Formats: sequence, structure tokens, C-alpha cells
Amino acid sequence: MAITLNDVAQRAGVSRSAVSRTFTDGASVSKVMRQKVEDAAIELGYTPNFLARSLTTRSTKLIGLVSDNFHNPIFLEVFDQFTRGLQDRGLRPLLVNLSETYQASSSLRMLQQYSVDGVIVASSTLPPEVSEAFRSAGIPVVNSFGRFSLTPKVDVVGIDDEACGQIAAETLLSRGYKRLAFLGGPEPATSTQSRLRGFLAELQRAGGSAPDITFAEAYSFEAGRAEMQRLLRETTPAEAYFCGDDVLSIGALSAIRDHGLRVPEDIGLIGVNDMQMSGWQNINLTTIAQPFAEIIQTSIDVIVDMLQAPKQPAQARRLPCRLVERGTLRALP
Amino acid sequence: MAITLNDVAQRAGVSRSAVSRTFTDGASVSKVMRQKVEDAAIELGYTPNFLARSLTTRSTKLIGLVSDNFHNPIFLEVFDQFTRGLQDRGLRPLLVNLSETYQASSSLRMLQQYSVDGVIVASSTLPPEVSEAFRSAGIPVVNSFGRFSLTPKVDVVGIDDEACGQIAAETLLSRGYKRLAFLGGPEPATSTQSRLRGFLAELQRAGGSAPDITFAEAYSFEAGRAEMQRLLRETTPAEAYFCGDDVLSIGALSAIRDHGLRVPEDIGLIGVNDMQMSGWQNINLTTIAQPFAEIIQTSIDVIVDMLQAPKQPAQARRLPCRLVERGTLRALP
DNA sequence: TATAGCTTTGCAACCGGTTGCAAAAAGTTA
DNA sequence: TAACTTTTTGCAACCGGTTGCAAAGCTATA
Repeated sequence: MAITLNDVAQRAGVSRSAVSRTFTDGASVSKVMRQKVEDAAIELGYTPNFLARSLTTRSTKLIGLVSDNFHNPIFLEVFDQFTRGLQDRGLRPLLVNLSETYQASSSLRMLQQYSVDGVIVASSTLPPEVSEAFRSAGIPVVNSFGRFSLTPKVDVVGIDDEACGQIAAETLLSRGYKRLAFLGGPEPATSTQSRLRGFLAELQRAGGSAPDITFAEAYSFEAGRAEMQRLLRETTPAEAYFCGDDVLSIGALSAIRDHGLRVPEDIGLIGVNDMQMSGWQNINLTTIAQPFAEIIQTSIDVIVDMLQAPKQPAQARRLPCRLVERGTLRALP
Repeated sequence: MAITLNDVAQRAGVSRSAVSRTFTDGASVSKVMRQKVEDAAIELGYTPNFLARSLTTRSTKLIGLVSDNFHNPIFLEVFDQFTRGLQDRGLRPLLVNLSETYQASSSLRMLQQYSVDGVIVASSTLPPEVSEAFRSAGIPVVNSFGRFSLTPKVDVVGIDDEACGQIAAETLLSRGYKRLAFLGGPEPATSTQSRLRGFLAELQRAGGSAPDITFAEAYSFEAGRAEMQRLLRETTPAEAYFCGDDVLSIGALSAIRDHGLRVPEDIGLIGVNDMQMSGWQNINLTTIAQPFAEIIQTSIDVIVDMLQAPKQPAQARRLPCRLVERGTLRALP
């Protein structure tokens, strides 16, 4: 059996409140009282029970970390940074893995039952309704990697997908590529659509010709490879492809090389994310970096602010992307 | 404010106990009573508070999932499977990311404060003391991917590292490789030492000559690449390398190719893990598969058993590895 | 219809804490 | 030293649930 408040109170010969107060900062306890209690606590090896405490304080320090993305290697970096960031602020991530067998609605109920202080939905593919459900349930929520909106229903922290498409277009055009193509992620994803929009807009502005447009089934190596294989088999390949993300690009890269073509000499490739692997020397992918650290840090800041002052109007934040030049595009002329 | 037991009791015009009982399975409630309560609960949108309940039932369904490995891509697969497996059994993973800034001792205190039902330490590099600390604190614990021992202090589920080394030796010898080498993971890791022991034993048994032995700094691409670069620069390379794990192998692979040598024609390579990436066609690594799904499933089973019948003597389980043949070793003669 | 046996229900105590309030103790001031 | 503040302390109620126990309600049997 664990040591409780009562045990310590008895041992120290003081009231239960006294013990509680020594472990609550800001409470009024005299020097000698604190000493007596702390001695007893140490002797017995007492640690206060957070969950019992949460009943009256109405704060569990538990944060639901909800995602559906346990396959894209980039998310290991994301989880790493989220867990560290939360820990640094004394918050505890309760991890939820959404899938066909575990639906968002169950997770809402579950997280309610555990009285989480807030929820972070970390996904670029989950529909906004998922985050909105938490908000309607009165749980502070932030959608990391979510889509920007001028009238967001929940707080969102993500990148500027249109600007991202624009950077891709500028970069490819500046390298002298003419016949461009867009090899997007899953077509229904709003991030895919926004990047496409920005890509097309910039091409038009700069007077470039209309690109080929196709979509991969998922953000995965296999999907990128399969789609690129199809393109190489069924079409005349473009000079350069703007791919939905890095893992997709790596799949495409492997298809191109297997087809006997060289990158960047025959075909250029630019991805999105800048995951660690993209910097590996055997991949060396030119890509548009998402500011992961900033997105995650900001998301945590937003949640922490909401814990203190809930019910601010929702806000969508767009953080800027940045070109990372490596070896899958030819050099500037 | 959230709806409580009291609200529902009042609404339904029954006692608090009655409400509690309708939400506790195995409790005695009549048909009509249950109906009344459920109606009221639905009207009000009531869900029982798990944490309050845990005070009396002494079960939170919270499982600490402790790891220090948020960099090796294989761990995303591990987290995916752990979270799903736990969810399937109604358990909730409280994720803990150990690092220099967040020590094992803090995590013990924290997990005690949250009254977790059990802890899974998922790491092949953390020292056994970490898991043992949980056990001495009376928390059921299992060490996944831990080291085998005949007299374990805590339950361990892992692979047979010596057998793994043996498989590597057999495989390389059967391909006709003569000058073999061991390019291990971090030297102090016991898994590294065990695999080396099995590797050497089998070589000796089969009359092979003694291999070169070196170690990488970490289980990472960079470390594998750096060590292989050093070997190529400073030594006459061996005919085939048994590498500490897949990500290390991929680093080594890139160094070999950059050096103008071909795999498997000039140098053979075999890894350990069989992570998804190893099957990507641009990598296509021959490797020894760890039975991740079984290790994780077994770990969860072990914890679940401990929740029901605590304090069985600790047991270490070794699950068998399996060769996965791909393209980084030459074919059988 | 009276009695025995089983099921259902509410009361009240409890899980491990926190906290408002008033009494007690300590510290100030005149 | 008396009167007045301020600080410290314990009591008791509460957070949102569960559960042992005894009373009440029901069914079956004689």
C-alpha cells in the first residue's frame, strides 16, 4: 500500500491539512511545521497523489496527444519534441493513436473520463471536426499541423501551405526547369490542395506553363514510388516534380533511379518537411523545411495559455517554411 | 462544469449508489432502475470520472510507457504497436521520454504520483536498474527489448541476442564470405556484447577466422556512416560486415557506395531489426528481423497478467529472430 | 396468508487529497 | 501589559466516485 497524507500527518503528529499545505505552494505553513512534515514525509517516502489532488484542484496536468500518423518517420521527431516540451512544463502526454479501430469519438470520451487539461491534435490529415469536437466539449485544444483558416473554429498552428507551393514554384523556375509537375499527397487533404494552389498561382504569375498534376495515395514511400513508376510508364516525365512530402519524394526517387534515370540530371525533385533522413548522404533531398520545432513549441505555448485563460477566440497561426538546398535539383544557372 | 454522479442521481430521482452501480459492471441493478439512470445520463451527457473512480478501485488503467529512444525510426513502429495494443485492452499509455534533462528517477516519482497500474520500459539501451526501480517501488514493470538473464530481477521480453549473432555468422559463412567483421552498436550496450559473443562462438564452431571488431558511437545513420568511412580509410575492408542494427547498416551502406565500392559485389552487409525502411527498394537490406509484434504483444500480456496477479517471480523471455534475405549479401552458392 | 429466501436499494463511510472558516498562536503597537 | 494585527493551525465539508451493510421489496413455497 502506498503512503498517504494520513500516514504522514500521524507520524508528524499534525493535522492532515498541515501536510497538504506543506506540499501546496503558496500555502501558509510555519518553518517548524514544514520541517516536521518534511521529515516525516521523507522517512515514510511519501509523494502526494496527483489524481486525488486533481479532484479538488480540477487540474490533472494531463494533455491528450492525439495523432493518426504513426507511419511517417517525421512523426517520431514530432513525438520526441512534443513529449520533451510537455515534460519541461510539468505536463504529461497521454498518447492516443487514432485508426480505423479507434475512432476520434471514443478518444473524446476517453480523454474526458481522464479529465485531461487539454488536447493536442497533431496531424495534417485529420479533419477539423476532430479538434472541434474537443472544443465543443469544453476541452482546450490546439490542432498542430492543421490547416490555416481566416475564421478558424479551433486554434491551429501550422505552415503556410500556399507559400510553400509558391516557394516550390519559384525554386524550380529559378533552376531553369520548364515542364513542371505536382505529385501531391492524398488528394482530399486540404494541405495538398493549398500547396497546389500556391504552386499554380506562382507559376501563372511568373508566366510558366501549366504543370501535370497527380496525387499519391498516402504519405508513404510505397505510394510515392508507385505513383512515380506509373508516371514513368504511362507518361512523358516532367523535368521536375514538386512532391507532397519527403517520404513520398524518397519513394519517387527510388522509382526514377530504378528506371535508369538520374537525379537531378534527368529529373529534378523537391519535397516538403526536411526530415532527418532527407539529409542522409545517400538521399540528400532538396526540400522545403517545415519549422517543426517552432510549430511544436508554439502549440504547447498556446495550450498552456489556454489553461490559464480559457475561451479566447480561436486563432490560426502560419509559420514560414524555408528552402533547404541539397542534391536533387540542379544548381542555379 | 462537467456532469457528475450527483446530477444524474438527482435527475433520475435515485440514490448516488444506484447511478454508480449502473456504470459498474457486475453490480446489482434492476431493469427499470437501469433504464431510469441511463436515460438521465444520456440527457445530461454524463460520463463517469475515471480518476475519481480510481481512488476507490485502485486501478487507473494508466500504463507508463518509458523510452529513451526517440531517434531510431524503428521506434515509431514500436510506439504505434504499443499504443494500439494498450488501447485494445482498455489501457492508456502515459508517454515518458527519458533524456539527460529528464531522468529515470523523476519519471518514477511522476508515475507514482499518477498511480499508474504498470510501466513498460521500452529500450534496449537503458540499464536494468531503471526497470528495477519501478519494481522495488511496487509498480508492475516489464522491460521490452531488454537483455536476457537467467536470474532476472524484472520481467524482460526481448530477443536472443546470442542466437542473433549466431544467425549472422551462419548466414555470412554460408554465402562463402571469409574475412568477416563485426560493426557493433555502442560498445557498452549488453545487446552489442551478446551479439558479438554469439557471432564469435559460431565462427569458432564453424572454423572461420577471427573477425575484425569495431563499434559505432550510437544506433544512427551518422554513426554507421562515420565508422564505415573510417574503416575504409584506415583498414583493408572485410568481405562482409555484421552491423549493430539496420539504421547503422544504412549509414555504412552509404559510406561504401560513396567510396566507389558496390554492395553486395565488393562488400556484404547484414543488419538487425528489419525496420520498414530496410525493405524500401532503394535500400533493400538483408537483415535479421526482430519479432517486434510478438515482443510488444507479449510485453502487454505480461503487464496485464501482473495487474491481475502481481508478484510472480520475474521471468526473462527470449523470442527468436529470423533471417530476411534481400540484396546486401551475395546469393547462396 | 404467513414465512422464508433472494434481489434491489439507500445510507453512510471511505478513497486521498484541498480549502474556507474560525480559533489559537504569535507578533506589533501604544 | 493590554489591545489589536497578522500568521498559523485544525476542523469539517467537499471533490466524484465505490461499496459493505442493513432495510425494503419482491417472489416462491407451504
